Amino acid sequence: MTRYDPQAVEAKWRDHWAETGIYEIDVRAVERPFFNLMMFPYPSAEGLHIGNVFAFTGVDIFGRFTAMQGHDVFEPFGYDAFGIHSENFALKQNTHPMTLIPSNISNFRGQMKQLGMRIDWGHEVDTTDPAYYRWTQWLFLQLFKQGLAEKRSAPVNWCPSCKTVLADEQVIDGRCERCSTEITHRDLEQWFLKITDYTERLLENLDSIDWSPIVKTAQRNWIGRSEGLETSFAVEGTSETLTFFTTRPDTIFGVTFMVLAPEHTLVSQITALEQKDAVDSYVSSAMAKTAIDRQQMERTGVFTGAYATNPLNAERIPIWIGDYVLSTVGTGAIMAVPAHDTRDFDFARKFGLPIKVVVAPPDWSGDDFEEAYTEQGTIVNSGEFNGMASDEASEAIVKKLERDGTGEHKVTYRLRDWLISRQRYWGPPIPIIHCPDCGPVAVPEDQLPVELPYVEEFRPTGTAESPLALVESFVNTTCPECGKNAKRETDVSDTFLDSSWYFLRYPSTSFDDRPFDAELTKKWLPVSNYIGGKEHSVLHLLYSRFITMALHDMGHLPFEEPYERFRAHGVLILEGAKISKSRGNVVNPDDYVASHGADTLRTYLMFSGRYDEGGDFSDKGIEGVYRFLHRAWDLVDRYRRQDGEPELPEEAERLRHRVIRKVTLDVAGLKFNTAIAALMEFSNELQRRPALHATEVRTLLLLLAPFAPYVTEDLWEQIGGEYSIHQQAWPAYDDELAMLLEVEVAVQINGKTRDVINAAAGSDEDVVVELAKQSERVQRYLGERPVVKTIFVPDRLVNFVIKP
RNA sequence: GCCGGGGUGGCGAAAUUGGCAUACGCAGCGGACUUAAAAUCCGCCGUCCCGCAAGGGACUUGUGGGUUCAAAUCCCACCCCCGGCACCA
Repeated sequence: MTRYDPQAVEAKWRDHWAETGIYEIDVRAVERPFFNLMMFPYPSAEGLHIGNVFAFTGVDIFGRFTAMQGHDVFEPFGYDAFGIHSENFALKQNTHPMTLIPSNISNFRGQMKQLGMRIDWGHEVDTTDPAYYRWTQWLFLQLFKQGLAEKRSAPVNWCPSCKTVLADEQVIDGRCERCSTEITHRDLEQWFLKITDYTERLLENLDSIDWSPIVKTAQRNWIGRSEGLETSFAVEGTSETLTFFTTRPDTIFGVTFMVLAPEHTLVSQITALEQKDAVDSYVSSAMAKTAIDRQQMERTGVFTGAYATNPLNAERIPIWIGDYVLSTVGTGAIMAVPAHDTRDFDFARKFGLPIKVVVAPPDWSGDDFEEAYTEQGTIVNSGEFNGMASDEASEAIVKKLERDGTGEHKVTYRLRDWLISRQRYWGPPIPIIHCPDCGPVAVPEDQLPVELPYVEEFRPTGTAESPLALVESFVNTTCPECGKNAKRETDVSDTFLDSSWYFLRYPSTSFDDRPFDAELTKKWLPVSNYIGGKEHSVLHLLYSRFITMALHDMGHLPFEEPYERFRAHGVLILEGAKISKSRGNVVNPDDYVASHGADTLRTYLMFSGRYDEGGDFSDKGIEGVYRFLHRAWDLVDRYRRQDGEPELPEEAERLRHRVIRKVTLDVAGLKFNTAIAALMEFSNELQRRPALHATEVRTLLLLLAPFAPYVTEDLWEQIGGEYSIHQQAWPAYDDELAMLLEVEVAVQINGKTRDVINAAAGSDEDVVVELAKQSERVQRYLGERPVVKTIFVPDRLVNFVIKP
């Protein structure tokens, strides 16, 4: 009798797999390419955490399953190692990122190998490698040349702690995503990528791509399409007009004032002399507030002394300033309809402005409102539009203004351009040279990469300039166009630019003269299967779609959506809290690999809950899975020592087909927990047998192989299987054989189960009813009472309905 | 506030999408093996009631109502948890 020793088994096969290269594929030669992608991680100093292992294991199981089904599965791995996260950690540790990152990477690589991932290590990607970021810079230049990258002054999110600007997506509830410091605003020159040129396509394609609905919904929300009217009111006594957008054109007769954002460009021009001081001081205090302060629901504002005219009813409309109107939304100005908008209602109440009802609620008595009525209704107090329904009136009002040439139907979006410049050290330098005569000029492509110099003092300066600005040898250069002295751009680009194209690089890592080879790209992309966390719904997943579309339009890619299929996995939490280094609640997977083995950890993580839901991690049940693998070992051990081989009875063969079907369908649908449960049941059943048939043992090992790759490889060898189990065909099943011959049928009286009888599968109603009526228990309940109705569900139940 | 996802034994969770609720596993209890323990194996294990027992009965999927022969599943109202969006005009 031998004993299962995970450490010995795993060490043995880890080496053997590496020697025989069974997970490496010839990206050129193979015939049934399947690109199985996992989200590359940021290689932190602490190593992989349990959440990473959970995520990657699911991808790996799916990859192994797909490979056994005959596909040439390419499963690469890489490191998203640039960015604020790495840099902040390096600062904290007082280590230079250039020394920290390589050791983190080798740690991650070692862990992934331990975990038994079928990674093709011949195609690693490291975003901090000049051989990689050279092409990130190339990508930036292509966008620049298309007019999709531009530097402009804009109010930006500023994190006073990280001392850098942040993209909108990196601001969570007015705080920095990384350090939770309250965000302030600054007006700075920044590089933007014009993702808004692609808004409509990013939104439209969502209808046709095979992605988890939850991610599609998040992207739709983020893009935030809204339809309405854009029009303008003339400012009295000037030649200026105030343009605004509204989704409720039907309420335009209810406008009783207008409100401008404090940053609105016309504020100083229209403010009346006597209000100037009040306006100035309001504006400067509003600008000084943090984002969170400005989100206070307390209504503040000040009258400008100016008036506009509502052209529809010639009413005189006072113009106010208030910080509840955001400069970045719409035009930064609104028509205020206090009767039908809660924000305007509060403002009007506070400053004693009139409230005029123009949309009557269904049972309106004509009284003043106690709160804003924001639903649709019947139009009143609106001249020729009275009596119409809201939607009808909206349409009519837009049409009228369009006829007059003073307004138009418009679609606006919440999505704004992607701010990619960072005033930090740890990123790829933006490859631009600023020439006093020629303006911003692209670094010629043959001079890429613009290498990130080693800088001892890489701490952020806080001056709105990157630490690179202090490195004279880096900054000073000559203009590639006119040869005059010029200065390099010193900002680096956002990490999300690095990750927006890494999947394109994987098949082509051997090329140093192009980012991705056309032929290989055609063969391997778009990505066949991408599995990752939902937390990237609106960041990475939206950016990489945009970059793919842009590259497609420039003729570099034959497709415009990067991922054929995307599935979101759940997030593991720990004792109700998100797992994070800052919380110190990191569970180290290495401990479990050491105590139980990678096979047990993998199988346990997949068994203990739904892959798409994640949940609270606890190791409470890990012993059960450990025992299960031991049982599988002992089962094979017993099989090897048994004398001869029994016949395989039909019932056993049918069971085998049922299990294959169950596991096949479950793994294909990423329902790993129920697949493992089915395998446990199967092995429990086999354990009851006096002797085992080779087919049964082989089936169990093959089905278990994606979950527990090491132990199944070893057992496969023990039973004389051809190396490697991971290169064998996935067992086939036959639907006919997978059917049960005999089924249990519930017999109910008035919907309550009173007995369960056995019947041949597929029996007709009269046969089953006859059997059911023979049951003593059933007869006891039926007695003399007549059956009013009989419900028959084939192979499931009979229900006799009787009068109570 | 809006949009998603969820609430099932002591615990992690299943349930072919309206058809035997609690599969699989953990923990617990009892037993076998052992000098003993570990490991392993076998049995029990939703709650309450009747019964010494075999057994029988009632109830049970966050709460309350409804539809149906039949509801964890569908509908209405409400409570709680998680995620996303949010002064978005």
